[in-house]
Amino acid sequence: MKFLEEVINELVVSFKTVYNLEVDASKLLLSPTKKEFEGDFTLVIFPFVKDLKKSPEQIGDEIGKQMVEISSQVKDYNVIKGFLNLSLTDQFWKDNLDEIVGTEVYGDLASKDEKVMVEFSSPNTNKPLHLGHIRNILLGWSCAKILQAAGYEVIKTQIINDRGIAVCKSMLAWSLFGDGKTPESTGIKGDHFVGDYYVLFETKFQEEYGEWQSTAEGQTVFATRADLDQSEAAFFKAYKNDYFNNYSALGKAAKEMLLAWEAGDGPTVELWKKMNAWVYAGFEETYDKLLVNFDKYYYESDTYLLGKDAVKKGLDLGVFYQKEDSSIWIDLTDAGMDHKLVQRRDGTSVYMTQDIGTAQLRYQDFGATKMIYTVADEQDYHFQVLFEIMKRLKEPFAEGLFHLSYGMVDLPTGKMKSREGTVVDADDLMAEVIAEAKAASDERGEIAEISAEEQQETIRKIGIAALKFFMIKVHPKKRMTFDPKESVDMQGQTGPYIQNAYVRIKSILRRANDGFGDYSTYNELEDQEKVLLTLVMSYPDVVLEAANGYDPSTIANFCYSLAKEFHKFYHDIRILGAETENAKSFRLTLSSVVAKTLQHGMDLLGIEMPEKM
RNA sequence: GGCUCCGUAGCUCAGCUGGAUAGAGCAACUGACUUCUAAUCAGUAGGUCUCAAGUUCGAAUCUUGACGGAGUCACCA
Repeated sequence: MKFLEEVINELVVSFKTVYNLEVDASKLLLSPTKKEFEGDFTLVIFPFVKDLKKSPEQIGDEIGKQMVEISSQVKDYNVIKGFLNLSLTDQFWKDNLDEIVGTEVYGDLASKDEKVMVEFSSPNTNKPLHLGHIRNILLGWSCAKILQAAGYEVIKTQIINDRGIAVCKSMLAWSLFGDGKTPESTGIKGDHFVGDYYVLFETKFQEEYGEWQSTAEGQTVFATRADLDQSEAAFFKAYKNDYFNNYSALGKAAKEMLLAWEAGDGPTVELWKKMNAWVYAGFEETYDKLLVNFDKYYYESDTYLLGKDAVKKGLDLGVFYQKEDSSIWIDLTDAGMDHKLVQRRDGTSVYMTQDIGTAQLRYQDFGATKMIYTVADEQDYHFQVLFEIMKRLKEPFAEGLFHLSYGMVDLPTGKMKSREGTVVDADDLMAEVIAEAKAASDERGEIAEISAEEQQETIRKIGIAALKFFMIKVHPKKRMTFDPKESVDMQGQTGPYIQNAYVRIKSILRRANDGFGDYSTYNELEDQEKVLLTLVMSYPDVVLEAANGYDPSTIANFCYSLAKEFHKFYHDIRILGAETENAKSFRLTLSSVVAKTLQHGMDLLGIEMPEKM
């Protein structure tokens, strides 16, 4: 960490002076000394044994002695086996605390003058947001915040899948069975309203399909198409798509609607716009509750034809090749992947082509040299291929592409399936978790001296924090199980636990309006003070690590450690009742810095801090 | 079958740029609220870090191979 730069430089000098050995500063890793041992920071000596041909104990002793002599920050040392433990002076700690206090926004790193685009959420317009989206949104949002703190200029975006046969299904169902109802007239949130018609379409279609199966036509199809040993039920289950495409009246109507939409038919486009507006209003409401927003929206209705130019460019570059049937492909076998189609023989785009075109469009729009795609891990291969194609097309942003891939959220019963009605709705979940917070709060009695409104607001913050922290504390790549029946915890390794540490500090600071004085003569710092300060000092490194690894869980785990350490500190050491005014000032300052760091870290996770709880 | 990801305490997870005796939370048990508010703290118990081999002074961490789980390998998105 940067606070140790000086010490590390002195170590370099010491190795040079004592052994005439050139050591690279980056090789000298100082880690906080384990609690069982004396000292503040530890250098592992073993790596130097080979070069110096001396025992680790001897090297440790000689370097330690030299450090005490030349460094104004090292006051003592001890060597245990191959570990050199350095004890630093009180001044070192106080200087660093001063520096942190003097930093404008502690945790924000130097500006990088580089743009990065982060895509997340990216829903379909025919279904409300669910549990899976919540993980996606929290990860993407947090990643954007972290990159911003790390100095990038961030553009948050999503691409909305607002076209295709699925969208036409809900449009058709509403036209046929909607009776002119609207979200306003029914009081149903827009995205749920439209989603209901998507479900209704499926229901009506199933009815139609069921009836058809016993008709002469259905039976003939079964008799001629089914495998010998296939039961009627199994056959019809597998045949559903074919039925939709070849026999269904509803299917025919939906496909006609899609054609009409693609042709720009007036009434169809009007209906599409009207229903989309309902959905978007619903989405915005959910985003607001989750406290997230976007800088730029892309719509598939605008981008689904993109990528044609890229295909041409690829052909010219010799990156793509054309088959005799005139379909266009890329050969990625030398990169360990397969051949991949980029344009159908009828000249239309596929998903891959669309993504190529969209990436190029985004680069034109914003000039971002990094693009982060927050998409579930089932699409790992797709993005591997996409990024390889971009490299071969020599796109200027190709090296900055990253797939923020995350594991699915499972229920105890397995995968969420909309058809089986096991989807956990985002709005319901948030309401539930806030109710949990309310129950927990009621159990512990009223929060003193705040209005009912503030109380409600606090409970909201606590509930949402519990949910968000729960989802974001585990590494993105890990698949997670979510049991909606088990209430989200409010105690232990949770969001509210961290909020509580913050609230405790705030409460002390409110009482101590006089206490922010001088601590320059405070000496003999407590170990717990040093441990706490060391954690705070490591925070900028944690932000950097999270940004480099696109991993918000790093921040979450740091916040938990810091809160835990503070809770312990709070319990063991008097702050307002400190032995001296200097000690009190030091502890108040330290606490305020902990609060600022917690707030900054939790903000990177999209979690708000209450002032009281 | 090929490729990718995951496998650490009963459960949920940290730790993984190799370093000292592998850490938390939940659940169980015990103790601490007239205190800077206990959504807290302290303690007990719980581990062949899936297995095997290799590299190394040193491996949960790196390499290889097995085993188990998930995903993917569409002219779907």
